[in-house]
Amino acid sequence: MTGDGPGGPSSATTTWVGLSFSRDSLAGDTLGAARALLGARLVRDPDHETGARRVGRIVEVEAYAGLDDRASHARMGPTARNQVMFGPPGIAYVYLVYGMYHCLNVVTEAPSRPAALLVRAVEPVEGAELMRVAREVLRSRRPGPGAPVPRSIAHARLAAGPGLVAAAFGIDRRHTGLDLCDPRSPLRLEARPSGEPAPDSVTTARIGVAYAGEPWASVPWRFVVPGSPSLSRQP
DNA sequence: CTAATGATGTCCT
DNA sequence: GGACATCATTAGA
Repeated sequence: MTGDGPGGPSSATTTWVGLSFSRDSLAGDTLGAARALLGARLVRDPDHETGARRVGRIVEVEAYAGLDDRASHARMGPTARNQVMFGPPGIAYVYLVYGMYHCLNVVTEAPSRPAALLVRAVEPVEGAELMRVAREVLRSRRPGPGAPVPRSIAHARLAAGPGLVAAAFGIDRRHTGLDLCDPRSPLRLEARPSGEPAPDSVTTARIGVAYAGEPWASVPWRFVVPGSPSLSRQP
């Protein structure tokens, strides 16, 4: 609670401008929203009073848009799992994949069309030590026959993949439904700092969706910041 | 370096 | 029961 200056925070109007991420940039076309999301920040507040804030710069996303997208979880219509994809933009959709990893999505477009952006990689900006701790915990759950020296994870690789983003930021399905555009959410998006130029973007086919068949397996709906050391794979 | 494979829980058929 | 928007490790060139 305490820790504020001697003046005390009782005076109202605390103008803490948290550079909230505009919901409007997510409300329209998902491919446009993908470019807008590159360079934005993913922010996780400390769980307790102690502990660091975790911040990452988004450098890789994938679009899943429409009922006809055979790679999208929404392809079967609304279900208990994908429900929020059929809701308003800016909401978090987190699912469990392969039984052990979570994936964070940002819902896009109007509720009339199910769509979302999968956050596939971020560059650590703040709180890298906490990310590292979270990663090591996950790693220690794996059976290691003779893991002699668990080499430490390179800084840029702490959240270089969708499952790793969730692990590094402590994200799981309980975060589904959270408003990522609300500056008061403990997990949220923030706009790219003013003065930082918008990053370039390059598109490729999405990863891990061969099962969807053509054209869905090949549409260039993966967006990456070229040259980032934190990409899940090079373009 | 690339390729193959197991771990693991939930969702949907 | 099959498949899965993944990752770390092992085996092989």
